[in-house]
Amino acid sequence: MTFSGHRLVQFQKKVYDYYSLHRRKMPWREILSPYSIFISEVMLQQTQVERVISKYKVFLHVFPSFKSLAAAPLRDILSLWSGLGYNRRAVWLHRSAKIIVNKYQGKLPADQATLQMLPGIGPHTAGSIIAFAYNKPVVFIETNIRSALLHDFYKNKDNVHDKELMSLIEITLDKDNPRTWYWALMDYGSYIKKKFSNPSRRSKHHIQQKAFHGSNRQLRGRILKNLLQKVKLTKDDLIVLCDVHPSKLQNNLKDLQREGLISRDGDTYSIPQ
DNA sequence: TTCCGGGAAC
DNA sequence: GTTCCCGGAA
Repeated sequence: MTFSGHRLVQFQKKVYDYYSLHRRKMPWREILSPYSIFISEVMLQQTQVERVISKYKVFLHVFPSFKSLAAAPLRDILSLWSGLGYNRRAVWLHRSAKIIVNKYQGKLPADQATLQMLPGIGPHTAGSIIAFAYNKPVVFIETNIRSALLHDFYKNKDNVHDKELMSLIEITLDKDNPRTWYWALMDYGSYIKKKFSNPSRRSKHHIQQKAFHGSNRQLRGRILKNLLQKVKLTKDDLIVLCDVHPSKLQNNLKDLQREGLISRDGDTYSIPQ
């Protein structure tokens, strides 16, 4: 699909007009250090802004640098992560901090391809970090951007592929002010999602979440929560505390261990380091 | 009580 | 293609 230059310019104006009146204030828009941007973008993966804000503030206060984060016990990081969900991200974040300290002298690399080699950093997050921390005109997509473009350029289309949207992002990007442009575009997209039925449902990549109740995700969260409270627990303790069948618990303990979220010592489990 | 939303790794 | 969380809304 192609669009006229006029249409693209109109869209830019619309987005900037919206932003000048309704820009959202967020703590990670106040401190623009590579570290603080990095933390915020990882927290914002699969997690809504409202839920991230308070966690972000505490996290940055306790761990103000890659160095302090790299040196921290995983237990402390997971404690602050509690409530954000997808705890694997905290493990990957810890590993990334160690790599940045040991391999890059504590200085976050400023190019997208290198960032993507870090655990837990994929193309979207790498792009957003480069745009917001370094104000470089990279092309990236995330849910608010997707919603904005689907609403304005693909009104009655279903199954729109990100590839198509990426080229639109590239030609609408304000290359002189990428950071401000992406802030504006994301604020506009967030508004569109609230005002209309989420346009991202018409994305080819939209997926419907399976039930949480009774899921492994729920059980994993319970296991971690209990281990964070009690230092260490046996499998029998966990069967009672998590109210779960032994075989299901066993499978999840094995997975959590493989992913580095818990460790086993004889018949007791704990948070590593 | 169920539904909903959001990136990366495997 | 499938698996990771959590809490607010419906």
